[in-house]
Amino acid sequence: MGVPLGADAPRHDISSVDDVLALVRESGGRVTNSRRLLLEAIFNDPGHHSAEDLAAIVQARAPDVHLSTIYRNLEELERLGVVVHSHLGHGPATYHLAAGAHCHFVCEHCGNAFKAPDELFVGLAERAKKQFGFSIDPHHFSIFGRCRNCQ
Amino acid sequence: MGVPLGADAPRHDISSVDDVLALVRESGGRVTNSRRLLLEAIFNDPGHHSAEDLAAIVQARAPDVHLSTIYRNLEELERLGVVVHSHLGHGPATYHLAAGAHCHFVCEHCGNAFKAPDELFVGLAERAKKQFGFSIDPHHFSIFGRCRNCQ
DNA sequence: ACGGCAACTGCGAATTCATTGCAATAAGTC
DNA sequence: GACTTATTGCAATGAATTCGCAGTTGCCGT
Repeated sequence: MGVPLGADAPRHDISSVDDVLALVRESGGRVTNSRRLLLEAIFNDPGHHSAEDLAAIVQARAPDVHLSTIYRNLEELERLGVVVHSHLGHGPATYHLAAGAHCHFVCEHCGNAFKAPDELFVGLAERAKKQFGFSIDPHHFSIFGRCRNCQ
Repeated sequence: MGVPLGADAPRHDISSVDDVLALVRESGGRVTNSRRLLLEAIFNDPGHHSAEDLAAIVQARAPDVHLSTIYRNLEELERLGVVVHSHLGHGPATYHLAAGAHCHFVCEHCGNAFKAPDELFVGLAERAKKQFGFSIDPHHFSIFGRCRNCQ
């Protein structure tokens, strides 16, 4: 349903590495090896990855790619609306495809993150909007609490 | 109303610096100058304060109090259930009295934080509990989004 | 193919927020 | 006043991320 994503919606389909590289080029960027490898890592496993995780995956194939390059590429991909990051508690931020964005419950005791369906937030979103003019971004934040096992 | 606080409920009234110092002593702690000054800072302005802000306030009266002492005292006060901290976005954590705990909306554009009444979250809390066995802690996290002025 | 401009990269150093080890100090108890 | 030990100051450490800069490389025009 019309849940707006955090970034502005991309003007093209983004469902493969090459789609994204085309978008990169269109926006004045260049297709580099580290950029392609990073995208392959993200598309191969569309889960949560910290920048450091992604660096490790990329470095398996191109050991010289520096962590700061990963950060800079992630930053640009985020500008393009291809990936988003979210903060799952105290650890590093995690990155994933904007298309697969979802909300999270994070247990403050064991640190586990659980996917939370967007429907849970529509009531909150409507009331926040109506009462405060505030549009929540349900994907960027995570909800702290205690999971079933850690009560 | 019976909104449970993040930490376990204190066994005594906590409505003044001296109440807290009594509690500190009761739990085996000692009443020190830096601890009293920190508490006075928190009670004097029960809003959001970063550890660094609090350090500055305390240091106005006792310049030798070190930032790490502030952190350690805040940690203990949190153990005692007197203060809580919350993460309002990318900056430092903010501390405030547990008694005045509330939820926050944080604008991802201008960075402003807005108080969000607890009632907004009861529906979400109930469904999270029922469907996932997850008890949200509505005070520790903040909700990102866009405020009225930054849409 | 080739040259050139600017985007990109590697690298290390800097930043920010927070924690920790340790020796010196001081609170509370007797 | 002496003693025990919680607390403190300080500097070092740590984690996550950003930045400056010089060297590299993608891509465009020819």
